[in-house]
Amino acid sequence: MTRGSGQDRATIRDVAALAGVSVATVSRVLGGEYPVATATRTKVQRAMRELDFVVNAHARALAGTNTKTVAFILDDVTGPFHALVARGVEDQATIEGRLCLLCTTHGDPQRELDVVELMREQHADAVIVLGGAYEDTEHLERMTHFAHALDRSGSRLVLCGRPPLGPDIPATVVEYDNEGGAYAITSHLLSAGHRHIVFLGRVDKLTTTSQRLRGFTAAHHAYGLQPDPSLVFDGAFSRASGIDRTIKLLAQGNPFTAIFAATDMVGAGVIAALRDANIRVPEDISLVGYDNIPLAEDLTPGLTTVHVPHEELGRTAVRLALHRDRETSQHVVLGTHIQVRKSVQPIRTGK
Amino acid sequence: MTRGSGQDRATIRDVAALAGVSVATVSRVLGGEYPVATATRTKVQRAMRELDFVVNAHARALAGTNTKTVAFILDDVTGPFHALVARGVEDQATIEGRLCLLCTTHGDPQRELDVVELMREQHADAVIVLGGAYEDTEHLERMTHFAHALDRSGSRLVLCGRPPLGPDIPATVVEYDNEGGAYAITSHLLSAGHRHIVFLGRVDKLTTTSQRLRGFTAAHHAYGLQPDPSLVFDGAFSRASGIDRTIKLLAQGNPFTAIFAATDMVGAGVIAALRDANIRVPEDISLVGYDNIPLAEDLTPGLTTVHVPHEELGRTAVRLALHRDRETSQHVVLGTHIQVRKSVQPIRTGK
DNA sequence: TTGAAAGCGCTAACAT
DNA sequence: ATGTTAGCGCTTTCAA
Repeated sequence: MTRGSGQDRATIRDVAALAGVSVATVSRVLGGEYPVATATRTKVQRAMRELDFVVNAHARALAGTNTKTVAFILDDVTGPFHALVARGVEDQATIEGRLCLLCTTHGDPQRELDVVELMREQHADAVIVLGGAYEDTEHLERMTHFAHALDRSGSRLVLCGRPPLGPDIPATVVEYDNEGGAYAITSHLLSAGHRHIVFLGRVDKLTTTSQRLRGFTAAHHAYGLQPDPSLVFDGAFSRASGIDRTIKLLAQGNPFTAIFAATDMVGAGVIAALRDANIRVPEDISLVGYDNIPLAEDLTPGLTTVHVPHEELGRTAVRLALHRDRETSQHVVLGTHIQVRKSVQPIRTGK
Repeated sequence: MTRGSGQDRATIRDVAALAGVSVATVSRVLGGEYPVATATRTKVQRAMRELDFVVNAHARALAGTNTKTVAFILDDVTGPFHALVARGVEDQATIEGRLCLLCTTHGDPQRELDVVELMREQHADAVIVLGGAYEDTEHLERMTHFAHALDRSGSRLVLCGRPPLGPDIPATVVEYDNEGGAYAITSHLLSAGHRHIVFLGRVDKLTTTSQRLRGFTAAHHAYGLQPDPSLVFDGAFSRASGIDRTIKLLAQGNPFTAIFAATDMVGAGVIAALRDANIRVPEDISLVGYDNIPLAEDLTPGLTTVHVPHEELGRTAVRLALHRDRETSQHVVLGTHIQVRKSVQPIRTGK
């Protein structure tokens, strides 16, 4: 026996031979749609079991039309936000009888494009891209190209958590009310009397931040206020960045009473850095996050944040994409809402 | 134009025609291994670009031998432990030029079996199963069957974070020193003077707990002690379970000074429940966890726990499986070590 | 209800 | 260096 090179897979032909029927018949019992005499079906199934037969998904995909797979592209499985959406995608895909192809970009726009291209080869029934989009014309153009290419080949591009590419682009879009959530939680801070609020975000070309910053700004306007530009900090969406920016913020010395961390992960870093600096939350400084990942509950104090319907985002993405015929809309915006915990305290006069 | 049914994919034949060469030549430039005249290659590549050609991975898999995919089966992407290992798998798979097929079992042993079977259809180069195994004879037998079946068809079963199936079973095994970690951290507690230590685990047929419990017990023995059976609690590996068991534990009234939470997630629940009960960690009760997930650092107090090399576990799994020829061993055990934080305090006499 | 046969898009001999 | 051709394992007309 030549080592490792065992080509032992039973094929449909082996099954047909053993069962004494034609390959077409075997294919029919495999498909299950076409009528086959009960006796024949039994014979075939016994033969399949006997040979430990397993269909070849590739042969099937090649001969048939769809592949029963859904491709999913995200930054990093390790990010709680993405993991939660991934669970929604995976669960719904399972319900729909699909397997999940998973690919990671580590936040690299170029890799995102490469990966979509890679997924095209796989002929997945849908290609779901998760997370904020890069506000870059070329990137957008290339995505648009993919949307058309996928559409032409019977697949579907799904934008999950990012805005549509344009009015006539064949793509499914599942967003959440990102700006609305930011507006709401900023108002929450404002109504508690806070007037000097720090925004710790990622002031780069990412739709996620743009929208959150827009909500932040709009809420200020609603109160007849302007956000203080010296209080808007750039940084990554990570705990480490939260720590780092907080240290810088403290060193800068500008007065503030509350911090809006653009994500809960950033918020976790802020809490850690504040604790190191012996600053109490919420007694000295109020803090809010965004995303409502499970960690928010375990922080001390519990983090007041914006809840995003993660799993529903994922589930909706695959459901919409897979049922383009019977779904009325291919663009939905899911709601967000504040989750109040313990990290915010009203400003007290005379403190 | 018939809606949605556009069959527009350019094939290798279209490219060949446009470039004025044979399909074999196109296939060769696609593969990149075989010598092709530079001029020809250029012509072909231009044609490919012009037609927006993308290879069909299924046709390729059918005609060629390997599929350039790795299958990965885990409980739940949302669990930090699993997510971290998943990142290792995904990263290494990318390095090795493989795509990842992802499937979730939600802790259901039957589904695990079903999913492996499903992955067989995909002809992945490796099928990686993550997490503790169910100590059930039939389950083991069926896994063994899969190991052989995958091996016969040129694929490979990889057990990641679970013990080998047996001496002559063709499977790759990547474990971590589970018992050793439990032994070490229990000793840590013991050496701090704790003599009544609660074990909050999952006393069911899962290798992960068995091993941790074994290390817990062995450490006691090393101190000439016996673990108190009334202090060993059963429960799930979740935050909720940690809360629940802690409440029961407190109600039971048996004295104890420390808690060994079988996972950090359980530990997070313990901390929450203890805080609700106005019991301080570590002043009143010491606590340790297991896994060293990122959350451990964000808990208050920081959780002393056992570090598991998550990502390396994942990376090693795909590396070993993909290079069975050049890898010397197909069974490795990665080390674990204690990560000390703030949740343990020595027993003080006279307190 | 079943069978025969023509591909699906590609790779890999085997020729040239 | 390039072309011809025979499959890979399956689905799906078209006949019977």
